[in-house]
Amino acid sequence: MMTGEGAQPARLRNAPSWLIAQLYAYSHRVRNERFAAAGFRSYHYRLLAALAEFGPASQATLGRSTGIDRSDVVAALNELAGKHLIERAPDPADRRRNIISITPAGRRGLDELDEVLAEIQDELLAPLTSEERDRLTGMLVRLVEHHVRP
Amino acid sequence: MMTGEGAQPARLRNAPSWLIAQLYAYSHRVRNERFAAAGFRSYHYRLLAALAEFGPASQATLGRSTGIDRSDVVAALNELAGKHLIERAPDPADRRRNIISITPAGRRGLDELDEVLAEIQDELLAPLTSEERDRLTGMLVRLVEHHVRP
DNA sequence: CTAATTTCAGACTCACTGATATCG
DNA sequence: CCGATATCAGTGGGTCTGAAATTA
Repeated sequence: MMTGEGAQPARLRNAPSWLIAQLYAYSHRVRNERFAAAGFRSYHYRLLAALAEFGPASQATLGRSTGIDRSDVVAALNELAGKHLIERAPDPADRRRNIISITPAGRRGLDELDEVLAEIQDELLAPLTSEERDRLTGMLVRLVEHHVRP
Repeated sequence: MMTGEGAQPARLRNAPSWLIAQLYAYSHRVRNERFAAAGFRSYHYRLLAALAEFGPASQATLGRSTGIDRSDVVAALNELAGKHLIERAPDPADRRRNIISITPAGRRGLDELDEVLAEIQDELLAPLTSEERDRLTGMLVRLVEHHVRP
């Protein structure tokens, strides 16, 4: 990620893709800072959220559902297991698999990160009125639906 | 950059910071693809644009004004010089410095990349009406001014 | 002597690939 | 034999740090 602190070319300063890049850099940095202050990385959030939403799963399934590479799933789950936020248990029906479950402590950690994220949304949209926030979110949803999952 | 093809947690799917991250990933990927098809990387655009906008400059100045690391300025300028899009000349007044200038061929390359970027903006905002585009851009500008250069 | 510039070499993080062992 | 899983080791792009050489 490049921060782009320098003056940008005038030709770009009002281009939506550049504005979006600036806002992404800002929110990405803030999120990583707040997560790190709570002792987490974004991989941890994505894994805990997938476990809370879809229930216990194998590591391969977690990798697919979160888009995290299989090698990185191993490392992130090792870290979460070290803090007892998830549990690994061998699948009795298929001994290749580990069944990963979120623990009560893991749910508390996830709740904490959800609050962090909610704060970040509020801060991000602070300059806008409530009505504007809805309009902005609506337009962003339409763009994402058009381009990312068409 | 993570592609995030997997299903994201439901708690995030309407969060503006997540929508912005999705749109950033899309526009970043498209821009890199189109730039690569034209034989460029984004560093090249930023350097050429800074030279066109602010005139000849030293490499250190270019690094500061574009936010590109000093080591990477060297490599990117080497590539541009190899295509005769910029010229290095020693500064007679300060022999530590190289004075970098954009060549006519460099301006043509920059114009080509500006057209690529204009197409990307149009495609990005295609689902919105002209009025909506203005409203969206206006809100994004306000958010950037609030958070990025307050 | 101190400071700035250019350049190179290497570190570090993140995402990914390959290989191995296990198991269905 | 084939396919899926978990794990480890290593690669490559992008960014940054350190240091050398030059010159003000």
